[in-house]
Amino acid sequence: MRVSRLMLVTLRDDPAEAEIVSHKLLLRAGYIRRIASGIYAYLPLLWRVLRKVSAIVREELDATGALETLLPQLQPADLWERSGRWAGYTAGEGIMFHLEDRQGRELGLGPTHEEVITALAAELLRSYRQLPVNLYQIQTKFRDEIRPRFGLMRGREFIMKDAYSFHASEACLKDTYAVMDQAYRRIFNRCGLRTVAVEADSGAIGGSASQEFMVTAEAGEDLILTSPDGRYAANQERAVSLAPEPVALADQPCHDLSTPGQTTIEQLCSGHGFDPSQIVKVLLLLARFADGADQPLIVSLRGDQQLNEVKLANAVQARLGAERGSLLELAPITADQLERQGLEPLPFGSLGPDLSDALLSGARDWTPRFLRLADGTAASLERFVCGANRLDTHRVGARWDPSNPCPESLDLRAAQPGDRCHHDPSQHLEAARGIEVGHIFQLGRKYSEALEARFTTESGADEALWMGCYGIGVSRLAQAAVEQNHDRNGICWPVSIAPFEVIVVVASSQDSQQVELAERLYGELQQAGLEVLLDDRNERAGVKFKDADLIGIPWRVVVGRGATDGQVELVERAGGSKRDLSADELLAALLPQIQAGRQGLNNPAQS
RNA sequence: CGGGAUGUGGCGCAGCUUGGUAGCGCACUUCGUUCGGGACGAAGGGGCCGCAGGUUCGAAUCCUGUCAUCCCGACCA
Repeated sequence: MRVSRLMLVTLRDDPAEAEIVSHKLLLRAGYIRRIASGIYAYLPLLWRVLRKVSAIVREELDATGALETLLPQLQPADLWERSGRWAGYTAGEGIMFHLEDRQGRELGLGPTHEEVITALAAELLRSYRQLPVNLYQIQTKFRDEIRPRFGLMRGREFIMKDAYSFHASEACLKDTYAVMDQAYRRIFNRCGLRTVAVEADSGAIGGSASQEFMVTAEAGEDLILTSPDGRYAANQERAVSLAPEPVALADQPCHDLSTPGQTTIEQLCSGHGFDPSQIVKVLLLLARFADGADQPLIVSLRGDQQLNEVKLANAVQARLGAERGSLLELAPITADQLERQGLEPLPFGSLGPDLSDALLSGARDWTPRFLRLADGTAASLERFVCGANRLDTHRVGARWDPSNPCPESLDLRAAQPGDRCHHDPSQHLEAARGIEVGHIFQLGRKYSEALEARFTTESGADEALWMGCYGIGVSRLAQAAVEQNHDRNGICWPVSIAPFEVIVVVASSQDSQQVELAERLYGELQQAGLEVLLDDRNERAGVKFKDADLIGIPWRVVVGRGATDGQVELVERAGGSKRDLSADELLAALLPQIQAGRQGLNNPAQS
């Protein structure tokens, strides 16, 4: 391809719309243009990158025996109602774009494809003899994100590879899950990404085990916690750890303490010399469910600990989801809401875990009983300080006893960097930021049961299929690669996903010898099967060098002064090493490098 | 959805306080000189100043509304 024909438009200044380096570079180098918030045009250069990433994904998945398919993006609402996800995905903070057709039937624009694929499996998979199967597709997904961000990192329309496997047994599912784990590691490695695999929350997709693949980068949206020995790594949403030991509270009879205006843990501690770990704080939240009745919650946490809302949402869903439908939202209860329910104001700032259910009687739309949960750190305190449920009053020396029973205890706290690890308390968790580029799940039978995807076993029984699902954010991966592979001059694509492998730059388009030699080399390299750009523009050499660096072509051949003697310069983009060599030796020098790069063989190993 | 900021040629910005009919750099076109790290000179083309109302003799500028974009948050009482 000739640069003069490439519609290459590069920018000298950083566009105002971009915040992080990969987003700026993709815009400046002419890879993407924003059409609307979270909606981008993939320009020809980026499309080549995306096709390369897709090709690697295809090769690795095909090698595992997975089958490529293509499923509809327009999906009928009733399919989602059968799985119980329509309300959760469309109401509240739901992320599914949805619309009505001319008959008034509701449709959603696919944010993911469990429903469609499971319905298909229900029709097509009748016998254990057909199992296991693993189907995948690479296509555009639509998600009405709360806040689209950072270019392709979090778009409302993006390219995803999603795969779904079906099994006759859980053991078989685990086998495929392990195979996909390995395939994913190869895919990311071949794409030149340094990734770390972490334990993850399975979120709205559901299911049991799940693992995320994180590209480590400062701009990452996720916090990941790892142990120094590398044996533990988890997304903070999911991470578990040992909390610090609490400071013991002196043995004393339970008594009230006047705490005027002291509504925060900090004020309480500085006012009376308590340690935050001696306090039980009480959070009042409201869980909105699909069935319309809102459920008030009382969550007790040790004062020095933070709530992990994902863990709480999972716990609430597990306890009430069966009868109440999907959990739509979890938010703190406000004084306004109490008033609208016709309830008396509560003494916020002095709440205790034994806050009476009687306070909810007469609520208009709320379940008139609290769901009470406690984090293990609060539940295990012998004596503690807590609110007395009267304004400006706390209780000191409170205990869990029949008059103040300890709620159901579970892990609800957010693990923090510096916490001790479960597997080895001498290890302390370290924090890093990550961009989630892949996620694999063992779904179990959640969807197959909801959508009645059943098969006949060897013994003739009728059972629901076991399922797994596996995603890769293809367009996000491309940007993550830039985030990890760039320098001050621009992008440094790994050869395996670069839009072109080599660029031939004519230093002076006025010099007919240079032009002639460059044209010859352009032809030869193409003949040898390389993906070559020829910068034939009538620009000064400096402009061409700057652009070549910016768009990040891994190898550059400069045809310049030495052309008279048949000499050219070969430059590696990453690292910038240069060597002069004869034009006749060029192909022999370049070909092995690029062939190795294509396979990702030069890429460093990953954890 | 809450908070903050910004909308002026393709891109980056100034002008707005103190109203008088739009400017700079880059990019683009032509010509000349240059030609190995974003050249120089000359001459050009391109703007409903986000949109809609209002105030005024007169609005990019003041007022009201609205739309869009970006950032932070969605959280401990």
